[in-house]
Amino acid sequence: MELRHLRYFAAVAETKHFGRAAERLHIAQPALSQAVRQLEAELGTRLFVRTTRHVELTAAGEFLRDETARVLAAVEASVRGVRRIAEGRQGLVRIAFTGTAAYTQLPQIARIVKRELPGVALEIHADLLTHAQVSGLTDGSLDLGVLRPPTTGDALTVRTIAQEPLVLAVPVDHPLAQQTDIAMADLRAEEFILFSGAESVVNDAVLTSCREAGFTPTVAHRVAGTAVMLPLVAAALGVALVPGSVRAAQLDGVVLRDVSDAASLDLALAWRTDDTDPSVLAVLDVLEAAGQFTSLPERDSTPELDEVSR
Amino acid sequence: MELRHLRYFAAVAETKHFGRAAERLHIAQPALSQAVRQLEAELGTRLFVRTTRHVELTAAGEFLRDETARVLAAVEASVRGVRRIAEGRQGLVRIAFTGTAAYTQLPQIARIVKRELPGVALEIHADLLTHAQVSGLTDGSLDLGVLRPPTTGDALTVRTIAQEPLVLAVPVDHPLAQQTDIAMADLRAEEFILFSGAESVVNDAVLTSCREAGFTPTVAHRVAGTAVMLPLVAAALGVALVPGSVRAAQLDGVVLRDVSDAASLDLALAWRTDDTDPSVLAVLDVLEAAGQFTSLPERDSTPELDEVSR
DNA sequence: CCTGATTGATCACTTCGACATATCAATCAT
DNA sequence: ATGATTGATATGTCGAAGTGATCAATCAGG
Repeated sequence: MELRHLRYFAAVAETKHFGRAAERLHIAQPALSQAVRQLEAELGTRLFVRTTRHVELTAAGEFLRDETARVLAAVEASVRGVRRIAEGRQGLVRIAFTGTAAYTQLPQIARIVKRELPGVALEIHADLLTHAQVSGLTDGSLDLGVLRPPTTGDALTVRTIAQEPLVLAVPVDHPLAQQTDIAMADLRAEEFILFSGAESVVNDAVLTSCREAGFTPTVAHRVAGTAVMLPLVAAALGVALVPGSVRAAQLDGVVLRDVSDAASLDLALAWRTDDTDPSVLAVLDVLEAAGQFTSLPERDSTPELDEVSR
Repeated sequence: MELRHLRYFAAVAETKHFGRAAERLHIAQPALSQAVRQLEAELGTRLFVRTTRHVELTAAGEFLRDETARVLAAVEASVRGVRRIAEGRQGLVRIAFTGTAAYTQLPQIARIVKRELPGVALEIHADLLTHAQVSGLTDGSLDLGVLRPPTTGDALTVRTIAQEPLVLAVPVDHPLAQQTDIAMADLRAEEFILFSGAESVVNDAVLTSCREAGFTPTVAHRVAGTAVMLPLVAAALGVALVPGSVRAAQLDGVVLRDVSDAASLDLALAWRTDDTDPSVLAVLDVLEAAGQFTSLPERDSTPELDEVSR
């Protein structure tokens, strides 16, 4: 038995007329009669009572008509589902964010994906350091990463999506909280709160900025992430240079000030260069279309059909 | 797309090995590769990631694997359902009973059908007179009828399934309630309760019995059915001759007595001779196998009955 | 690094069956 | 009666499903 038999049967069952059913199926009437007879032979029972003037369903035929409608609908739904997945309009994308990017990039990206690809679910891993994201992308446990370049290797494609200057976080009652036109040199005497961990790109930028301003910062504390860092600043245990995106998550007792000659940090989106997951590609497409990748070079959209059939 | 494609795909999805899958499908491996590629082309996406050493499902493939399992299972279930119906093991049979047959024949028949054909539902029409059953059978609103012959025409097949003598129903305080060896002649002076309606086979038998005993019964009342008749007897409004099967439904205040020379009534099963409904045929089969039709193949061995009825 | 084994893809060929055309047989309306 | 309608039947054709042989790649093991 083939779907052909079911489709033909369904047409006859609905029209109760071999000629018209054949017409609708774009085949000749004898072919239809033959196919129905095959189906009846395989099932071992008549499905129609035919007189030359009238076609009627048997009890078995009525049962099969309902079942066939269900089966054919299920097949069509399956095809649609596969197509949806193939076009990337449905699926799961696992995306990670570095600490502060969660405040600014995550809402933007999530909103765009939700609007353009409502069938794509995002599995969000917040507050993952760059090196953790790189290993996650490499071993396949992540699909996208919002991280801080540079990263090594060409297995991953990395595109800058934002630049943010380092800004100064000081307690409200700190003298610098009132000062305008702050420069790095003004921070020479401050005690700094830095990120712990050797591989922090933010730390590197902070230390570089200080060195270029001609001093080495005094370290008061080392903390694991921004979420811990700002409360310490609020407690007046020191000052900190943090990515500008923390402005999106203000904290009482902390004032953020621009620093004229502080370094800037890149925020980039990274993915496996050879990733073929349609929903990942679709997410990249809609993000690009939404102008998230100002500096992103042209990418081909979804794979072509002949590429598949090759 | 055909079921062939889905079956082939399912085999590859399960084995993750084109060679093994082809073997299981009893086809050569190139044919399988070709069919899967057709399916992929129609769906517009890859379903498998093939390396020469390993086969893996894509996201779309995993989705389709589940859908395919459902579809193929549904198809198989449909085939089984059709076969069940075709064998008569599932369906609806509309069966009617004359008044008193409902007491004795209905439980027997219902029990046998329930045991042998649990998938066949009986739609029971109780207390239908013979002529109503004949018209119901003829116009297709009934499938089987338990009725009292004779019936006319050869569109219906009629087979006797029981014989029951007329028995006398008298009030408990009636003199005949104590008497043994009652004969028809003893009823000459009684007032009778008869069935109303000209076409009552029971009435015909009662009147015939009376005539043969040499009297015409005095009619006290005419009622529509046994359910009304016996209460009237209990109320001492008269006596009645009723089919013996009413013994199965005793009523307080009514005594049933044998009458030595009263006529006997046939109870028969009737159905459309050209009925092809499998569940009806199956019910007939199990009833015959259960010995319900003991007296019917003897039609030839009792030719005198035919001559009498002629 | 070879080398043989394994595995899926490709190619050329065959065969079977799905379908078309022509026709027939039965039924119905007039 | 007669023409129209409708499904079944007869016969031929072409496409595609399948086969066998072969190729290309990957991997294990010395």
